[in-house]
Amino acid sequence: MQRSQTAFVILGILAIHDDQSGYEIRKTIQQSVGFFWGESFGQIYPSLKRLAADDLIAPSKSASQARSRRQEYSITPAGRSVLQEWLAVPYRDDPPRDEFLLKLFFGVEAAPEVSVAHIRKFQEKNRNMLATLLQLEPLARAHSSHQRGFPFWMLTLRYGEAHLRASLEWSEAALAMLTLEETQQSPSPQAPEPIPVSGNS
Amino acid sequence: MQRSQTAFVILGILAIHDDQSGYEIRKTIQQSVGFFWGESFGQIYPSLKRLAADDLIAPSKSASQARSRRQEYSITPAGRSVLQEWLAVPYRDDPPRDEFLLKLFFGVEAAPEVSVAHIRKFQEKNRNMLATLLQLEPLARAHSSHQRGFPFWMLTLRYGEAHLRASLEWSEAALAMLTLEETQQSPSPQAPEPIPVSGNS
DNA sequence: ACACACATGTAATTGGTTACATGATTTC
DNA sequence: GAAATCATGTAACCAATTACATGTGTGT
Repeated sequence: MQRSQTAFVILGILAIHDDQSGYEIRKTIQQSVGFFWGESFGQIYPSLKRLAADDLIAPSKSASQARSRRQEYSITPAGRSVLQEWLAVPYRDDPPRDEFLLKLFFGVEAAPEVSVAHIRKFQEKNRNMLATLLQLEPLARAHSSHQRGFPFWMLTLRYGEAHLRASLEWSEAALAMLTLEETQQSPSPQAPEPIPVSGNS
Repeated sequence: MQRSQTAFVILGILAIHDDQSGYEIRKTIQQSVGFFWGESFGQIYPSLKRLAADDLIAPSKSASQARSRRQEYSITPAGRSVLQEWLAVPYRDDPPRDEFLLKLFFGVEAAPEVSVAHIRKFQEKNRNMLATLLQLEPLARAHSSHQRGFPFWMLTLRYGEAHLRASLEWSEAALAMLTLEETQQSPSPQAPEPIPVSGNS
């Protein structure tokens, strides 16, 4: 019974807040776990059908009674227990693939501006994300600090913040290093260590 | 001419060091970009064939002359320019999917030990990776500080270090929070803020 | 009337993993 | 001669994205 990860996200989202349509579920995903998880419609709608067929979710407020043709779903007891089973299983960390780091690693093969441009894009992306996250935090607190899941949501939020900050600090240093190297074409007479190392015995 | 990312990793690796077989290329990938990139044989060998057919790499030291049936390849001028083109294109960041954070986000749906166990696994994984990285650094320095790509390699290394450290610090705080909550079933009279927030106006 | 957001779905493609199959070379 | 590692490859499968197709409700 190999279920796709999409199925579990849907179950999780419906466990937090029942009676959502596919469209709404996607929006909720974007607004809650958006910065570390994404789902497309092409994945959500078929998953909803499958989950409903397996009785892990059930259609509520059908299209006939509600406005338009939207179909809302809620999680069933069976769905909840499947979600809990999945939660208890150790997470699998798939081998990461970071194209940014890959291009940077091969940076010497390109003109220096290329890598600088990549890092600047990276830096800006991270700045924006951090800004969004910091804005989001007080809102989340005001809006849902009373909900049972709140401490866990904050945990993921802090995780994001910590990594965003780490990325930004690293970006500064990286840019400083690359732009410095650009200027000094020939190394000065006494520069034994090109990059300072911490924790070097 | 939609080429898979695998093709570019191979080109990049061969650009750094020529005359490697598929088997060796994979090992090199693991040892150099391993902590942010992975490739499987099922992907490498077909890619090698395609790249050779497109004259971006060329077979060298064929099986007949060298020992066994291994086939080494080296990058062609055309291959190098394709690599450079790719490097100049802005990296695409695919929406991240982090199962660890996802399970943590839904943590309230499971027993408290479940999330604690996830974080501990995460913590240990990051500790090990940091240890490996810190060991690797002086070796890399001694072995290849003279190579042109070295500064870029160090950049990715530092990136890894920064994020690993951020993860470990976060883990400590997260575990402290969760294990504390486990103990104090009912909140003490004056505990207005469940989690301390930085940058809170 | 028009545009925009809401809303659901399918088909084609792809990038990639996993498992399987096979055999050579080295080392003990 | 057994085991481990080196070495190459293929077939089956799958999760997921993208693009496409279609239609409704709301606001201006």
